[in-house]
Amino acid sequence: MSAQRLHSKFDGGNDLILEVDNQGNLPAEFNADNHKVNTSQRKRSRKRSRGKSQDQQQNPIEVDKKKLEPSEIIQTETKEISKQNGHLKLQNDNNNNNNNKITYNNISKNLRDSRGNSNKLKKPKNFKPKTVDFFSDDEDSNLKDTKGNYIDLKSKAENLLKIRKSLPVYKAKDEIVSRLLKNRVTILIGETGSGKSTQIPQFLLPSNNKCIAVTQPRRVAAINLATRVAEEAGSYLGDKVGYSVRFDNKSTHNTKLKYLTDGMLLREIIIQTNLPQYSTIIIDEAHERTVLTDLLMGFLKELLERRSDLNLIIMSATLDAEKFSKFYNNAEILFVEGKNFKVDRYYLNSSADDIVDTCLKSIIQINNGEQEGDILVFLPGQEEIDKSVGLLERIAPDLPKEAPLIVPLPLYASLSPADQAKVFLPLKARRRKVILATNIAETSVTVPGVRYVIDSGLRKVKVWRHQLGLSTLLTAPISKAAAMQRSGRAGREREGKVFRLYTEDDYLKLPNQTEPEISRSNVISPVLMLKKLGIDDILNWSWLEHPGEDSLISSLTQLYQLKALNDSGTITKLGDDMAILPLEPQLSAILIKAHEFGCLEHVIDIVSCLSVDNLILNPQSDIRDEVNEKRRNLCILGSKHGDLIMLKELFDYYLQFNQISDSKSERAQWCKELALSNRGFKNVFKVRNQIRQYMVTLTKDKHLFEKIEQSDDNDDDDDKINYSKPMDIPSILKSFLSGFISNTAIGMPDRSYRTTTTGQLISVHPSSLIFGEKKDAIMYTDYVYTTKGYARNVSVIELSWLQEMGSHILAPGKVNAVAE
DNA sequence: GAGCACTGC
Repeated sequence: MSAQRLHSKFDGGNDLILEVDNQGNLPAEFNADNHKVNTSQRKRSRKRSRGKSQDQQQNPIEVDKKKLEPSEIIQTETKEISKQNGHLKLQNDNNNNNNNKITYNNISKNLRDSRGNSNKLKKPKNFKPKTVDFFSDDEDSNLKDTKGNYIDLKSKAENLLKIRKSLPVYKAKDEIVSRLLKNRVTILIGETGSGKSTQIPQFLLPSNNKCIAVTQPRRVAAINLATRVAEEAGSYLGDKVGYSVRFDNKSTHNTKLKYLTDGMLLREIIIQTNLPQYSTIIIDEAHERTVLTDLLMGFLKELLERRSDLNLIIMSATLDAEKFSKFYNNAEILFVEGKNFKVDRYYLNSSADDIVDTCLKSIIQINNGEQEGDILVFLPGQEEIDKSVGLLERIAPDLPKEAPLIVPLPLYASLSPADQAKVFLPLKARRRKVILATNIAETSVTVPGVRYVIDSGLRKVKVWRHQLGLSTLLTAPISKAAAMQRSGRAGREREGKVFRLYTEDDYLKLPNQTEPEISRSNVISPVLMLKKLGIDDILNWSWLEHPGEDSLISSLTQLYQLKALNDSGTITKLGDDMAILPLEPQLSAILIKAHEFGCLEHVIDIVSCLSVDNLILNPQSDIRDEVNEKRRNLCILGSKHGDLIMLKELFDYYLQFNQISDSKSERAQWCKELALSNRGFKNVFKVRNQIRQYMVTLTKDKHLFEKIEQSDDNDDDDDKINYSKPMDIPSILKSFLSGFISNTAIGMPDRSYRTTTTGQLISVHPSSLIFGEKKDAIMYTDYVYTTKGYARNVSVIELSWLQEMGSHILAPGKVNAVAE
């Protein structure tokens, strides 16, 4: 039998449900039974069958629906689906043979507390909930806005007050406020649903004479919170309550409560170090420990010493309060209960050796045995999700009709917005959504209707190796806190269940908290910012989490090589300018050099493309060659000079569509054919406009560009191609060398490449336009290690440019020595 | 001869 068994590695495990062919597909005949197979599937199926014996060509499985009796499938255990006489059969397995099934231990009886069984924080003494009438406190002119619709806003706010009063945090309003006012720094632990992010800032409004800032790690969160709180407070959005995120500012000097991203507050620190406009700063979601939140906490610790009138509140959802408290000289910790429903937890009896297989079984088991309610599945990445979705789509029509029909939906960031939105659409009766998501569903996207969570216990994590100057993407176990967060997604609307695809022992071995991002990231940007703010002793700065000496020294070295720091480690004029630009230091350095070389307008376009994620998409493998060929044919210059120039050509083509009216659908079609993101290009325009404005400021040259487009959100961009000069490709690429001088490699006689810095072997990634061509030297923007070291986004350079641009780094003669 | 989680200015 040539067909292999369904197993994510397709290596023939023992615990199998369905058989698949060598490609990992279920046989076409499986779907043909439901008239759902399409011609291409049939063709592929025939193609694969060639060369096999008559016996082998027989359908390895046929679904015999008569065998799928309800009595067999409603049990909670997944049935072993075995092959007998070429038929698929679900076996009812009520005995204790655990070899081929998943068994969960319900430990919820012992661990019903949704806060977890360890590290449980005690509530402070004297913590007695109280109810306070909101308007008795706040009934003053604060509620009036400039536009005069006082009554409408007020009645809306009054209606919302009923809901607000049901929030746990509201019941303790007086107690909380008095403590927050008494302390300079307070750590406030509030579970999801406590209402801390919306209510606490409002409680503090009457007692603050200046503005209150509330930071969020994500833009959508800042916007949504501000919108909600503006309604509750009876304010127009952007008046008393507003927000500020990149490309979107709805706040004025009158704003008393401002929600902003933590990146935005860091920008404000660069402009005005002491943040004089704020009297209270609230850092929300501190437990996420993003690089920017961590940096903020360090800055604010120092700022508190200079600003005696400043109050700071650190809000966190999990119980890592001790760390924050110690950092701020044993600041008081307050605890506010959440409003989550109970979530029963189930674990595997033995570890899963194949996560996709175990996951599919669990989905089928829940679908067969549990009441209505959608299923949210956490998987590490796109690969596992796409595989699972594909298999579920094929299996779903043939599952027992007594259970709801499974509707699998993928959810990850690189999906188009339209595809992402599908998870929110309601389904017909007798259907069950199965959302297969990455970490995006842990915090960024909340899907309603979820009652069951399946947690693979895995995530993808990007790790920066400063010794090698490259980053790798690894699949790694999550932390207990993350497991808790994931399971909480099942209890947002009513009681739910979480099925953890690992054992309880495995769970207990997990780290309590997720490792802070800063300890595994390239800290070149943070270090430049510290230097910009005049902090000389980087190693002994008030790091909430010290990134490590090696990592800091590596960053200082990179900045020195970019000429942002001089020999004594002091920031240069160039470094000063680089810190102001909203870009990675390398890209900032490139822009400044491009201005010097007179090719700024073109380089800005390329840099804008580089700073937008998911602009150039990875085509599906079956059309990959076709798409590459199209790109190559379209981008004549890119084929010769490499991928940076390709970006510029693509951008210019995209720009042309904007000059033709009614070309939107054409443009979308063009993007589709070349596997480019239409939405991504719109973001490129926003970034491009912003960078142009920054460059005008930095160069103090108002006429730097003939026309700077005002950023607006409508789709009718009327950008024109009106560059002052034609492209000078050597100048453009030399500008890029000023930022990526360390990312260069020399072509060897045997067609391989070796890096100029360490002499390591490096391969051009096959997605590059210059893949397979022999060149003297290359420059790349990314270096990723997967199956081997790959240079991605590769450009062709000349050896002489290396000497010209890199003489301060590359030792004289070194380049030639490597080349020989 | 190929896989990339999530954010931010």
